Amino acid sequence: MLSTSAFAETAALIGDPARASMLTALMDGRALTAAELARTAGITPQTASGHLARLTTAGLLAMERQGRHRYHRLATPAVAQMLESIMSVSAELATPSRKLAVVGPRDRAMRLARTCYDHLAGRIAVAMADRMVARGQIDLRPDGAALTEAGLGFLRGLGVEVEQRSSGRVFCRPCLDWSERRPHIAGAVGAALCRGCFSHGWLRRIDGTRAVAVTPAGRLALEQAFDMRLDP
Amino acid sequence: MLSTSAFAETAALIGDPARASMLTALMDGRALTAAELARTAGITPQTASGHLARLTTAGLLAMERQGRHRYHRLATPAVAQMLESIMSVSAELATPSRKLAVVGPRDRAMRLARTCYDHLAGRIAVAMADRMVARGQIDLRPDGAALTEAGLGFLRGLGVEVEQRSSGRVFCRPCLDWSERRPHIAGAVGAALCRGCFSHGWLRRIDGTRAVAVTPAGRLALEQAFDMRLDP
DNA sequence: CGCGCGCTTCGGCCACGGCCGTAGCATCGG
DNA sequence: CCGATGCTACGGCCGTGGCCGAAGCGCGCG
Repeated sequence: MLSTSAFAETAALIGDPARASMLTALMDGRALTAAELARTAGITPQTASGHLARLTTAGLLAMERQGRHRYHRLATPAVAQMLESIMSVSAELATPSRKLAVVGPRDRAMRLARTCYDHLAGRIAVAMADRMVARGQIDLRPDGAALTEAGLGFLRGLGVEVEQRSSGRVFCRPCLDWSERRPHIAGAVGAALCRGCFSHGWLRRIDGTRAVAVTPAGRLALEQAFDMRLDP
Repeated sequence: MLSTSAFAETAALIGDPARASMLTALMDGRALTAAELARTAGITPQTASGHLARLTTAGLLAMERQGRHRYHRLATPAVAQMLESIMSVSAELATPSRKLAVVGPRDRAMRLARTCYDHLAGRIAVAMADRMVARGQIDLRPDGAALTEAGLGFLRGLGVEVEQRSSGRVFCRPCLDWSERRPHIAGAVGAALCRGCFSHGWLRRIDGTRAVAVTPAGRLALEQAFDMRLDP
């Protein structure tokens, strides 16, 4: 068989708890230092260093040196998508009882809004997608998605400029939300919408997690633009 | 963090070489017995039994008892898609030198034509997809796919009945071919096309692998239907 | 220029988990 | 009803790999 071993090695690399939490921390698309990653994984820097070296030589991570810091990030969007698919399956499999047991305040924020590599996820992202579907601004099916002309205009009106389709990357695709179990918007369109929300000050990141908070101004703007209510 | 541990556990489950080769063997969608899986993984039945039990309780596999045999299969298409995404990334990462080194006769057959869970993959599947795209029978982009009316008619002409969109499963989606690095047709449409090729006797499975062989009749029929040449 | 900080390398400890041999439990055939 | 077959449960062996402490670079800053 061709490359069964490479397949197992990749999965084993992800399967270690410490490495898994570092990869999870990088899912928001930012680049973090070894020390930051060590802290989130609950291990010492020297142990983290070894893990990061293995992940980098395996090609899952990329590293850029900047002064005496070394920033680690996911190597490609394909890696992020792979991690997302594993998360999706494992979330599906987790026993419901246990899932309810660990819902804390931080989890509440995560469920409401978070980043998923470079786009938005959580209740708010699914709600946005729903409204755009209802208005015929996007065609979002589990097996594919497409932005309509109306959708392009709507985003322009929000001050969100979507890069041209010609660029190499995937333009618009659905991404299964693991907390809502319904699709939200990913791809270049999802990334542009996410960037727009941050640059307008509608959303801001919460400390060192993937969760994001809705600012007061953001709440007004988003409720008006998407014609919806955000209560919690 | 919500369920980081479940995430790592799932990946670790896939990361063991023996379990990885068993999961790979099940990627063609068939259900196999513990003994067959043990043989392909190169371990004893009692060891395989333990692995299968863990995979089943984790929800990655499903088991059906039939007399004194127990058939194991992938639990859901989502699991297959997750495995496929890991394969795709790990194939990308494998060093090119090594990849060329292990190309044998069996690999040649695998590269030409194989099953990918429930649809076709390999050079032949990519060629089929290319022809259908060129004729406007399918719209196949990396981020989504759709069958046109012309495509539906073409498949009907081949005696391939595609189940209605209303059914719960994904209708038509692209799947990145790991040997060709280009998309082929997956989803309900891909599965129907694959079933049709088998039921017409155009393709048949090769021993215990995912590879499939083109029968003489199949070669004639496929070359005519898709207006292409199959030389090897 | 030399201290300090971030990161890596090395060596040794320890435990988790895969593997098999043996033995026990179901199901089918004679 | 007894033997054969497919599978599973238990116990012990052993190797792989994660972890940390201590020590060694490399870069920036004072």
